[in-house]
Amino acid sequence: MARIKTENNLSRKDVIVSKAAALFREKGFKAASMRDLAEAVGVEAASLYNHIKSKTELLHELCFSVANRFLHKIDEIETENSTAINKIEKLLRFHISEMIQHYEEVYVSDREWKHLSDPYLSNFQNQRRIYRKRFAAIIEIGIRNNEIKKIDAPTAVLIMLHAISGIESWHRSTQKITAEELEENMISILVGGLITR
Amino acid sequence: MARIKTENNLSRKDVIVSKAAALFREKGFKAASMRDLAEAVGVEAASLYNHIKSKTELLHELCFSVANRFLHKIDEIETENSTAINKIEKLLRFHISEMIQHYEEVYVSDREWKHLSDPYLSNFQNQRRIYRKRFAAIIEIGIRNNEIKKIDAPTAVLIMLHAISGIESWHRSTQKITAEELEENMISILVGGLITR
DNA sequence: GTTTGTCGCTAACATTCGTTAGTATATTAT
DNA sequence: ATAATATACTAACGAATGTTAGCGACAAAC
Repeated sequence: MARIKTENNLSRKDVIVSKAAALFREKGFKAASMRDLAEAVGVEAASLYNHIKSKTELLHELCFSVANRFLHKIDEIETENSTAINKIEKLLRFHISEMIQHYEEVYVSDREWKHLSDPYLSNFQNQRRIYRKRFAAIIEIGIRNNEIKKIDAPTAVLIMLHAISGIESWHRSTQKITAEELEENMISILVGGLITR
Repeated sequence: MARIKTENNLSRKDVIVSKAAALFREKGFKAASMRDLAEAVGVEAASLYNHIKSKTELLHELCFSVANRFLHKIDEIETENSTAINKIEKLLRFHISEMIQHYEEVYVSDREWKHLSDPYLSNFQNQRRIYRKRFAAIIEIGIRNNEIKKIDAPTAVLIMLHAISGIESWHRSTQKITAEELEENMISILVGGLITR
């Protein structure tokens, strides 16, 4: 009888959620089966249900724990007293480091939320929409202050967020630059553009 | 008996492939069933197999037709006699307009290629890797010519390509700016950055 | 008008899926 | 040591999946 090994003070459920993140990232939520997950955990499929309610619950937990981290961060940044560019840079750096450190969860939250079911689905979509509006609002302040050039703020948000999700490719690549170099390069390009001046 | 309606000179298979693109985009490849597809086409599931070999074949066709369009374009651009920035801008504009006009296919090719099976899978991954290297090579020329600032070229490629895939959100949004405005905004931000000068 | 091939139908198949029931074993508390 | 709880197991379920076989209806070619 192969018990689930727990380290530190992680619960067995935590272990399952974490393995699920890796599996959902690799295969996609729909393609990853509970039997796959069980094998990764080292247990029979049915045994998982002593710790979780359903496959979808795993997705809930992943999506909302990620979403909450970003919401808290933007809360914090909004109240700061600094320039818009400064705030944006901070937000971007947070996104980048989250994507580097919690790759699997962030990636799954970003790409697999479609498979949530109501009421979680609408909830998640709402949070996402609101987050982007708040991000855009910061950009619009920057435009009014003449820190940022006159662009469509929602488009800028969309570019930034998706650009960062490209860190996926960095993770999978064999010849990686360091995480620090990656972060500096991304900020440099996203904030300053490609062109030499 | 409900025959598949064809317009212009599209084959019935073309109709199926096109509906499949829309469905795979909406639900994801794995979550979209052949019965779903049949309903969208207006026919019973089994009837689809008079026109196609398998569900996976649909994904092949979508992924490789998109990939080929991009490969042809970069062939064309590489031979041109112009600045690196100019070439990059042209490539980006092509990506943007492809994403706007052939949204469903491009999106599916971008997100669902994981579900290809060998030998198609390795083939696709190879093409993708080579394409990105060629894109990066153009950027590196720009850096050597001092048109482009000293950045990590593969990182720049990753940012550009993923940023463009964000057009997905534009498509789904209710209050859209025009396609032209979107294109100009994206080029302005990606090439020139956010900051006012 | 008859023939031929295209196309859609119903029925069914083998698998795989998420999940539950019931039972046995390991750990923890008394 | 005993009782109680947590956790894993085997077996099986109903539903959904991609796909095939076989038959009938239509369209096109003669």
